Amino acid sequence: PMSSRRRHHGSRENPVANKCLGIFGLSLYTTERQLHHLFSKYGPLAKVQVVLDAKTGRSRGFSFIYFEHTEDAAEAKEQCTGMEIDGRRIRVDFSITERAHTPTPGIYMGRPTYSGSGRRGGGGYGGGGGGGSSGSSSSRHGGGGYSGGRRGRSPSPYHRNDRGPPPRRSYSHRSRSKSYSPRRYSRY
DNA sequence: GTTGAGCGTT
Repeated sequence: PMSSRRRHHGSRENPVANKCLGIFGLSLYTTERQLHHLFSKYGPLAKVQVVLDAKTGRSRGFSFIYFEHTEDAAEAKEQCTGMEIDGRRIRVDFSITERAHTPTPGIYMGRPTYSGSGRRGGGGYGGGGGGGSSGSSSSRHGGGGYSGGRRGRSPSPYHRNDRGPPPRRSYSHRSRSKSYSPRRYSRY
């Protein structure tokens, strides 16, 4: 008989209980703060993570919520699935993938996006060569000291434009103070 | 203010 716990990963339809909840069907305007506010009612949260799109930086419509205790996660799952946030009915389940992708340095973090049709021969890594670690720390010069920028030569496949960035030709509306999610204005 | 099915980057 089974006397020991066998760690089943569970399928998407049958996720095994764990401290991490996946929230799906979110509105793109729902913030981590909202989620934290809602889910913290069922127990202490360790982390709330809304998954953002790599390109646009906006929400992808789902998020992961880490509880401190699995039991609280279970409670929240039962209570919150089907509830409505910002007009979208959300679905709550135990996460099947417990953690995000391991941040692997040296491998570009973009999807294999192909720049439309016509880019011949190009595609892919194009001899990024350094792929591994050789190209990583080579971008430090004696100057700044901060190696965060993607300046210099990076083997990024994103060079879709050599002309350089188009000049910002306007002093006009700098990001308008568009408040944070003014839900809806009741118009009387 | 894009709609939607969706298990993930630092």
